[in-house]
Formats: sequence, C-alpha cells, structure tokens
Amino acid sequence: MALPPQHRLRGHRVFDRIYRQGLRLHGDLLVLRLLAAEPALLAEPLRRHPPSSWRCGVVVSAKVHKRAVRRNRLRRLIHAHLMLHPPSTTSPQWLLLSLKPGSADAEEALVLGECSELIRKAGLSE
RNA sequence: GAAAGCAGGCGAGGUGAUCGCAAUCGAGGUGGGGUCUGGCCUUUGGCCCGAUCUUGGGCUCGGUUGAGGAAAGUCCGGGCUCCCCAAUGGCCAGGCUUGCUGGGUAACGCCCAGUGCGGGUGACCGUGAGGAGAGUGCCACAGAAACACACCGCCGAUGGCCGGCCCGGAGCGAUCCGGUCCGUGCACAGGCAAGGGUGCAAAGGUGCGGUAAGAGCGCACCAGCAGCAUUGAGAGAUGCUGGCUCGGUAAACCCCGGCUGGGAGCAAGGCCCAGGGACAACGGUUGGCCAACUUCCCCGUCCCGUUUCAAGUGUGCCGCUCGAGGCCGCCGGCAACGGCGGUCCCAGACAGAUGAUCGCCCCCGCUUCCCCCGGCACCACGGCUGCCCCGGCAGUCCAGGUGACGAGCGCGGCGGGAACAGAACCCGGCUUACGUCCUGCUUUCACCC
RNA sequence: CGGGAUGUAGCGCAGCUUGGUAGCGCACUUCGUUCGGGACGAAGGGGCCGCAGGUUCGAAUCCUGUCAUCCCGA
Repeated sequence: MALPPQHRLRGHRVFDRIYRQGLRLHGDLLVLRLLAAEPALLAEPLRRHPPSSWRCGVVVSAKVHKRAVRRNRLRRLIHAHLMLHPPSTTSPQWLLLSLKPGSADAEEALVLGECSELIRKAGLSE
C-alpha cells in the first residue's frame, strides 16, 4: 500500500536540499537521509496541510534492479513497512530512504529490519 | 495414437467485502473573495450580523473509472511543435542496405496476393530477387594459366632438318646443284586445348561424325543468350526460329531505376505570477593551491555596496489525451484493407497512482479414511473327491476375514490459479521476452475396421 | 529522448580497414638450472572470436537481427 500524501515528499527543491544538507546514516542495503522540515520549500497548496510530523521519500534507482516491476515492488514494500511502523518525532522531520544496489537480491525481512534499525539510530523510534 | 506445420484467440477464473492510492463527478460543512441590506465606531474609512454569488490539488461522505500484448527494446514510419532555408514547379549536387510484380496504407524498410529460385517425404518455410555485353578492383594456397595461358601431353597436315628411290643439269670422274615422290624418321618453327594434374571455379555438357591432332568445325538432345508468336494487368509461362558460347564477386567501389528540404525533439513549445530569491558586469573582503613567506595569476564559496537589464527557477497552469479510436451489423475485395450505419468514452501521474487481506463458487495437482472393482498372498470353517471306513492327510469349490498393490468416484484435508512484465505526447509496424492456456485446419508415420 | 563504444584463452589486450595461418604479455603444465624456492632458459596445453541467420569457394573480419555491459549530452 502507498503512503498517504501528507507523509510523502514532493518537489525537486525538497530533494535537492536533502541530498546536499541532510544527515546521512549508512546501512548495508539502505541509506537514510534526515533533515529538519522546511515548509517554505514546499509548493503552496501543500503548505495548507495540517502540519504533519514527518514526510518520507523512497528512492530506488535503476542501478538497484533493471526491471521497473522489481523496483516498484521494493518501493511498495518500504511504504507498507512505514505505514505499520511510523517514525515518531517531536519536531517535524524529513526522511529520505535510498536503496543501494544489491538490495534487490536480499531477503525482504533483512531490508525491512535494516530500515527499522536506521530509523531507531536516527532517534525517531520510541 | 505419435510427431510436425500453419492460422487465430486469451493472458490475473468468476463474484463479493474491507483497508489504502490516483483521476474525476456530486453533496455537505469550512476558509478566502465580490455584491447587497441592517447595525456600531470620530469623517476618508474600518468592524460585526444576515442573504446571495463565486472560488479552492485543503476536510468529510458517496458514485464512477484505473496498465499491456508486449506498456519493453528504441529498429523503422508518421502526426504534433519550434528553429533555419526555400517560398509553386523543374534540374543538378548530396543522402538512403530503397531495389521481382501487382495491390493496401497517412506513411514505411510494414502488410496482403502472386512470379522465379532454394530447402523439406509432405503440410509448408526462406528469399538482400536490378546491372558483371560501361569501367576499376579482388579471387589466398595449389596450379601452366583465375581473363587470356600452355607444365605433362597430342599432332607435326604446312614449312625446316635427316635418310632413300627416281628424273634433269654440270663435270673425264669422285662429286655437286635443282626437282617429284616416299619415311612405325626428328620434334626445330608451328598447330591444338581433347585428356592428365590443380582448385570453389579452367571457357558450354553428353554422344556421333570430322580432323595431322583437335576444337560448336558439323549434327541430335540438354543448358544459356537473342528474336518472334500466343497468353497474363505484370513479374512471368508456353512454343517456334536463329546464330553463337561469354568465369565468379556489386551484403567491393560503382552504374541504373526509385525515394527525399535540413535540424531538433513534449525536458518540443507556450501562459502566469503570489511568495521567495538576486544571474551577469564593477569594486572591496575572506579562504585554498604551487615550496616557508610576499607579489602576480587561476579557481571556488559566502557576504556587503551600487548601477543596469528583465530575465531566471519551479508540472503552478496549458500542451494532455476524442484518436489514421474501440465495439457491433451490412456491403465490396481471394486477402491486406476499404465504404456505410449504429453505439461507446476507455489511465493521464509529475519523487511519479493498481497494492494487501478475506468469504463463496469453479478448475488443477497431491494425499488419509470409507465405498466399489481387479487379480495376488495368508487364515479358519463347510461341502465334494481320492488314499478301505472314523480320524488324519492331499486336491478342488463356494462364501467370509485380514494384508499390501493398482485404478475410479464421492466426501474430507493441504497446496495452487501463473509466467513475461509497469503507461509518461500520441498513433502504425518490426523485433525480443512469456504460459502444464484455449480453438481450428492441414501433413507424415503406425495400428484397427 | 538523443548519441557513442565494447564483447577474442583464466585475466588484460592485438588482429577486422584490404576475407584465406587466431596472436602477444601475465597466469597454467613439464623439463633444465639451484642444497631448496624465486627469478631465468627451453618446450607445451588451453579459443566453435557474445548469440542466430545470410553473402561468399571460404567469415573473428562483410551484411542483417538480437543479447549483454559501459559511457556521454539535454
């Protein structure tokens, strides 16, 4: 299942800022980038949302797997995991999960376990 | 029954529910804005209440719709948009792996129908199929020679040489000169390309005649070429006649015919500004580097000042999905396809939507127990026969029980209902990937009637 | 979306233009040398040239299709 819109990241400026200034946490299969939310960078209609505690984007590049079907399945897997185990924060945070090459061949439980581990290391889990 | 060939179809089995996502429609409430009425405050004006209109990618509820036959590879052809050139038409140059014929199409290198050639026992399949009588190049090794040649070989008719008989002449004579004819003579000039050998390929093939030996030199048949006739819309097919015999390669250059404005591609191209921000030029400041320092030069980041310009970023909006569109029926055509009528609206995202779970029915696979069928093994009882009778033993028959095996259906249980693969401006093709899937036709072989 | 390059021995690469013998270095095997090893010297093995068709007498080379990998630009 997909994340609802108030928890998704949108806009190229948002992603550029996270890539340049976000705090990076590396795992074997994933990279988590973290940045305090800057609502000014969002497009105007999205700012009228009630302030959500977190937004997250999931990036699966073509280097992870050649077939688009496989990449879509991985992205849906991470989305469903975030719906079941949402990060808990006090201040609004932006997260960006990038999958590394090789994660397409790994077990699903390994990828999801590392995802939870990275969120816990970032201090976003009780 | 097996093997094979061809054509076509389908591609989350049907139905329902819950959660979640995207687009769209409707309703509700809410926020913003406009107008009007009334009230309040000190006038320009502001605030409040109510009504009405409008708007919003925010909220809630409900409805509808939601990936493919290849969406893929990006190999071709277009539509559409902008720039340059021309401004209609023709010619030249350039480009094009465009190249049998006829048709289809918006167009194509695609499709359909045929012709020739090649493959297969066959159904069928493949085909890049103009020109080597315009020129250039290449044809390794071998071979004499790969576009004009002769190694072995055959002949040596005609010339030449040698020898012999005869005739004529000169001379007293030996002898010399000339000539005709002859030779299992020589093989010098020369003739030949049949045979051997080489090679993918040797200059038409086979046979007979012919010749000194041979040769399309002549003849018959065959192959090729040219002409004519018939036939076909054409590629071609069939037949007749004629003289003649010419290597291959153009997916080597090239020649001929045909086609063709060039380039970029939806990140094309256009609109709009709220907020935010300050490109570039100039001056100053700070840091890094070559070697410790200085100067100069170079590069980068940030900040400040000032001036000029009006642009830059961003799916914020348009392009954006109604189209060479799908489905049904009739008609024309062998077919590709076309015409007419009716009917339907069927994804439009922009960090990028289709997923997860469950119920019932259906289908497939595996399996326990019960039932039934088949033969097999074992057990006990009974009947009959034989060993003279009871008994005992042997054989056989009927029914019963048990055991394992094979096959089937119902019930129950478990598992499965997939594979290849994810739209991003849109179409037409091609290619590639995929299924215990479905249907039809045909061929060959085996068996039975 | 557009453009380009490369697949040859275990590894890195020539050869392709102009078709005819598949080669070089390292690695491997054997022998020599040495007390032994390395280095050195000598000899040798290993390839359907990514795959499938075609042209040609003959294809790593020419043509077409296809698969895989890599790079560049907007």
